[in-house]
Amino acid sequence: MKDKSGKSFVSAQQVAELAGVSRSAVSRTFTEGASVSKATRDKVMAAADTLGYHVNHLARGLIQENSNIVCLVAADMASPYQSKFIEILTRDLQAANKVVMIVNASGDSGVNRALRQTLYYRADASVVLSGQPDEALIETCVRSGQRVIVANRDQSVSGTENIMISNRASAREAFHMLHRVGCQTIALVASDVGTPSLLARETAFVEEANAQGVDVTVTRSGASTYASGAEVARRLFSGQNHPDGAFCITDLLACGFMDVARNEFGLKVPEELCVIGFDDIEQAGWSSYNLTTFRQPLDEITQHITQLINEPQPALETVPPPTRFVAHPVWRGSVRPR
Amino acid sequence: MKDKSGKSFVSAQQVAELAGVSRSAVSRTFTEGASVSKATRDKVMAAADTLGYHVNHLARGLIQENSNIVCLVAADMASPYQSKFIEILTRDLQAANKVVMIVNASGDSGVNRALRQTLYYRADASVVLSGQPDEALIETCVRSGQRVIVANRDQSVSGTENIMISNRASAREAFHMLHRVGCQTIALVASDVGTPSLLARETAFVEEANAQGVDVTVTRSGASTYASGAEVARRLFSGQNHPDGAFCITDLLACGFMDVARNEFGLKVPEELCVIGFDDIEQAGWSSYNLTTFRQPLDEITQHITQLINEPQPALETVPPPTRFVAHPVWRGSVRPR
DNA sequence: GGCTAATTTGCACAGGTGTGCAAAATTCGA
DNA sequence: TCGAATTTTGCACACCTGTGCAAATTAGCC
Repeated sequence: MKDKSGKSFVSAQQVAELAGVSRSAVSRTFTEGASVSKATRDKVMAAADTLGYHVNHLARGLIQENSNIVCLVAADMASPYQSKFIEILTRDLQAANKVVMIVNASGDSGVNRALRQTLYYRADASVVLSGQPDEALIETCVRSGQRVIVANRDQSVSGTENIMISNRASAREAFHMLHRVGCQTIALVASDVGTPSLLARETAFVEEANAQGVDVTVTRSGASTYASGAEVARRLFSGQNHPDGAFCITDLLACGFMDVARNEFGLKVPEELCVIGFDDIEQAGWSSYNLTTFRQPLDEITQHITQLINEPQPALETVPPPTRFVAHPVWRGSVRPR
Repeated sequence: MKDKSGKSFVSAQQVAELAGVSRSAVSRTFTEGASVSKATRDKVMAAADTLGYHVNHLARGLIQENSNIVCLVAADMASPYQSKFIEILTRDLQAANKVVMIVNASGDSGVNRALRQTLYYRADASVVLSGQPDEALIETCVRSGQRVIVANRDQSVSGTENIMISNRASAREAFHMLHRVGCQTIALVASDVGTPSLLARETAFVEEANAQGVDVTVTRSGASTYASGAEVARRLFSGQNHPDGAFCITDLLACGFMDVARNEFGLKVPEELCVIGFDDIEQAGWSSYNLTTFRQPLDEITQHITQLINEPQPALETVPPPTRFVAHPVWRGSVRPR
């Protein structure tokens, strides 16, 4: 434990000297598939243990073509949906021997600088979980030779690989679920962040309703948060024609919406009001909400991303078709049975 | 845009050639405080823009003593409390020009290997948010010259810097809050993950109760989750003496506990049952819960951590006293007024 | 043992950067 | 215009690793 010498880390050279071999031997010992005799490997390992040596991945990443770093760009990291996504994805990537750098894209000014870090550290790939970053920013990454994988954006940028969810189809299904059980006045609770995937849910729901000759009032009040859903409910139930069915484009909105409808306006769910959400966050399963919603197959998605990263990047020029996943409905108690 | 040449990044050498200067000039242009004339700086910047050049932080980290990488070790990343913590901390660190590597410490087998990555990439510091990793593992990091900052562990490992919360004092206060409003049968809802900080809340509450001559039944059923709190409630209210006051060592437990008490046993909160939680997660403020709880001053804590990382590391031998933060009560509606 | 084939080892270079040092260029003052 | 003082520049080295290549060692076989 020669910790005294400043605070510097121990290098392969020092291990080589202690073990009485060349530095190459040390390097080969820690390189998979390299040719080392058992005798020297043992000597090296012993010396490395004594000194507490670890391969410096910064230097290794300098040589090899892949750094094993994956950059994760996410906004709203504290929301139940995003945090679950991050949790599973980091676990999968770790299992695949990748290291995850995280970029919090929430701060308005910081996104730009933060996303550039991606490039600075020569990450193998960047996974964008947020709908927020500008197209221009993503293009910067692509142009600099970065591999970019975009989840849930419903809008391809040239040179990226895309993963999408059946926002439109599921939203149409949501309408029919409400329509079928006899809801007369149907509301759509949306948000005014212009994320393409949220917009897709919104427009598809309205289009399908109109196609069936049903009118839908669209209300929004800020971001996709609990408070925003609550505010929308207050506005709707204070007004003239109260809805008896609502599709909230996000579970968080649905929770706020339901709480106000029940606790402030005394409505019974699902008898007087049916509510459908989207995402299937943990709280949707809590017995206070018991929310019928659409589950995003997060496990499949994260595994697909991990697999994508493990494969070599496809040719840059071609725009590969997005991989699509289906969000299936999860029936709980916030929609009355037929 | 000479993207064609394979997918390799552009180096300072290429910029130098295009700008007609030496590579040193390029390096100095991107190094703060280095001596470059305006004329060459402009030439370099122009060339860099044309080629899309970025300093390679891997190589820079190889030279300089600090890599600007901070490693974040967290378990249970999807829980409201942890995800909030991570969200704020990453934002603060980003603002301080650090890059965050995240290690998901939840997978049983992966922790060890994942935590070692910390060393491999020569992170400036590791921040441990989870109570889970072995003391031995943390010691490995310290011994390898890693700087380790531990939050919420209530148990110092030599060579680490510690941040603690007033678990004991707040738990004692929780008892008095229940006792003062006349709760007769008081329950403690705990978990059986042996995190030191959770244990501190538990024991301090029981000790204070006993000191006041009050008996407390301690119940636990797995981890600190919603489901676990629900299960405890089912067990308690199916049994003989029903509690009329409960301290849940975590808000998540409290949510599950309240939901079952109200929705399955028809109890009224706070008239028939007072509940106190801990952490002040977002859901505690939702109107279905309206939970009286203790707020951890996350902003102060993360700012303190960031500041710590910006300062030079204190001498290794001394064990600096932990920094303590106070979790103050947040009065909401789950405890009846006096 | 002797010869060939196979394995292991060390050397030297590459990867992209920061920086001390001395040479070159510029500025300043008279 | 000339010399001194200051700034800028380029060279070369350092950081720590992986790897091709040739030399050296070992194994295999008769």
